[in-house]
Amino acid sequence: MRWGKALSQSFFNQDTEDLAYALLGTVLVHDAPTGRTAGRIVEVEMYRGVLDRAAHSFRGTPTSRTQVMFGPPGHAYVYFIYGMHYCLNVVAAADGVGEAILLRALEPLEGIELMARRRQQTLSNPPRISEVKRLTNGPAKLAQAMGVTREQYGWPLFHSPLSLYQGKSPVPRSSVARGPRINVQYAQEAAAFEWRFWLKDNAFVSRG
DNA sequence: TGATCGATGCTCT
DNA sequence: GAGCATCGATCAA
Repeated sequence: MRWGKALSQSFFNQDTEDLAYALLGTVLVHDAPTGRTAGRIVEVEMYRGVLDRAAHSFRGTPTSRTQVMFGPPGHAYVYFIYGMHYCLNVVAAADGVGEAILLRALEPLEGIELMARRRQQTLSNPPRISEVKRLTNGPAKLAQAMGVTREQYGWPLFHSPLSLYQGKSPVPRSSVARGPRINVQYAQEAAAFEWRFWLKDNAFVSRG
């Protein structure tokens, strides 16, 4: 199955908030040895640099963990959290600027059985919507379902096997909702920034 | 349906 | 040594 044109490197070279909107509705595809999985992005959060206390790049200088976040846009920033989970970000902003967009939820499109296997879930036949949404309605869930781990750290998302496609039709801003990011209460003033974006009334978001 | 809590180990101070 | 861009189980209602 095809999900529109592959996004080119130049697609990622735009303002981080514009990129956050633009990523909604695009399709993440991973061609792994075990098979293809694909999902439409329905929820994201953006993390900016020195003005954003919630960002891993807040200190302004790269570390071994965050170096790819300070690199050129369009690459995968994968980090390990809470001792057991991976999360996948799309690096944003120009080379040298540490910004990124966290993928928080997908609508599974292809490889749903493989996603369920990776998530150690069983599906009814046919699968129920509640079973499908719980495969990818959270940042660590979607990383696990898509087979994303530390191995994909730094991967350019404009090349297979892990890449982004345009999707069927662009998402108008009128169908996007925004609000504060999840689980960044520690971030003082940045906790209130409305930097989470999701598709209104979409069943696959982590929180409506 | 929502609140609470434990698991688990890396990252940075 | 402290804290974390989470998840799933459990319990209350």
